Amino acid sequence: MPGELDELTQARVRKLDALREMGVDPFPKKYERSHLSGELIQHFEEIEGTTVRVAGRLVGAIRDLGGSGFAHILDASGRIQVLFRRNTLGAEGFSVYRLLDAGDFVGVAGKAMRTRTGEITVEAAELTFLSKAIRPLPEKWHGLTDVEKRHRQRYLDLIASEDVRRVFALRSRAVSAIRRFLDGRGFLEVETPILQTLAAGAAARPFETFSNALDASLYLRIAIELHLKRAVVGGIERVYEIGRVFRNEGVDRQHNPEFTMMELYQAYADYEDIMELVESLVSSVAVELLGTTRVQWGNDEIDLAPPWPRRTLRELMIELAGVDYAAYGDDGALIAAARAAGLNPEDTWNRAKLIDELKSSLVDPKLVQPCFVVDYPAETTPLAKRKSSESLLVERFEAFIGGMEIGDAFSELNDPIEQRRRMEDQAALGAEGDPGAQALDEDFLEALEHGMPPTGGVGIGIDRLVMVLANQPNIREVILFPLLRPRVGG
RNA sequence: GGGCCGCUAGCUCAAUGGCAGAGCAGCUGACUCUUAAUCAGCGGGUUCGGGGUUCAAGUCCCCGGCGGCUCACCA
Repeated sequence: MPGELDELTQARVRKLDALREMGVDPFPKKYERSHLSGELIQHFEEIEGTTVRVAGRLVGAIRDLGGSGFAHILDASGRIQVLFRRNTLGAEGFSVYRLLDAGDFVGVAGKAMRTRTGEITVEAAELTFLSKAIRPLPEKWHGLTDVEKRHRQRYLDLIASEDVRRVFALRSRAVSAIRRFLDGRGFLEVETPILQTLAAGAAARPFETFSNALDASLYLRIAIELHLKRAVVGGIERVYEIGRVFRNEGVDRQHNPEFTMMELYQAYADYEDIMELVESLVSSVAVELLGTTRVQWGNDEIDLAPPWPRRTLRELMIELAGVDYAAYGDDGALIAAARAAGLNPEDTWNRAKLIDELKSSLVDPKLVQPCFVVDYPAETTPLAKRKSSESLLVERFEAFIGGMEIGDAFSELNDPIEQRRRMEDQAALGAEGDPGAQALDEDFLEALEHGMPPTGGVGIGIDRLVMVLANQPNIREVILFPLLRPRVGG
């Protein structure tokens, strides 16, 4: 609230002034601490009775008892109780204590002890004021429950909720573990352009922007794929990137317009090798972070231990959707079958769209345990290699966990002639108005024409993987600052 | 985009169409082992915005905003 300060803020600003009048700098530059609260608690037996220095934000209530008071401070490792006593602190220090509010940062030096109830506590012999919060913190025992506020002001959510702090720590450690896993297998991490003159490599609507210097329209990338394959053409045989991709599409529990993708490409490998890599990656990350491959997902327990079952798309469609798409030669018959299966297909939907719709509404949600869905019709996947020269199927798999697509992978198409033909087919569909058609990337085709080794590749949705590891069914709970509608009026 | 629900004090929530309230937080005072501290007292409101009905609207009606859930769309 710029301008007018509400009553609570005014009260805190008055305390700020009072500190300055006492000659206390309310915003000093640094504080040397000896322990994090977690270290102190973990090694308390050795530390007990010695003087320690801790620092953090005052959270929860300050239990003021007149000549003494208890409070908790929160630091990066957790909470610890501090005790302020007039006798120990002295009159001057105690008058600083009297100006504390929940939310302020303090440094406390004093003896590590246990209270009568056994709680590990630092009894302050010295109190250093470190920073003033002039706005109040979220209410202390309901915590922060307004979902919008939790997302818009995630810092409050982090202060108020240990669970939320744990989720984002888990996410960070998951990304590190993935990097270690891939580095250990000889992969090189690279960075490729996010601003592109053409958004290719997937079927999605891009965000558009503009370069003043180049006087050209640019797009934010919708996939990393085609640049990483250029790197493979250049001889980087094992390459990956972990980065943001942007899709100008719907927002729901499983979709945020910007999300984090890990894509990797491995020369001389096919999609079978990539399956082994993915199940090994995911299960070993789970073991490293959680100590187990078994994770809770809502009411289900998921076991990430390899091997994951390989099921063909066609058999799953027959089993779970009741539709054998291979039995319907023309699109009209398939539309009728989709309608019979309970969908509302439009007449304009082509075969790829129909299969995708059937799969995503009738098959995907049922794939709770890890599963590789393999062998897709070629028309759904323009960048994948055919199973054999005359096959209608391509070597592609999608990895599913918790009913969500976690990864998408192929034996990469490296025949430049066929790749051009398949991209031209897509371009034709695009010209007919199919918004799901992929763009023809002439520059990429030129790279392929210089020769790419046989290569397997995969893209893994990091956000969704973290959702599974953290048992969070909403993608916004694993993104620190998810995209929200802009606030009106500031 | 559709449906349902919600928006009241800093926070969490009340209020048959009839004086807008409680707990916590805040302020004043008491209290040197509390942890939802306790006890006594005090202040705090554009009831999301706009319009309408009514003697009277937080409450009913209309329009709008934002959010949640859900369906649809979308890799």
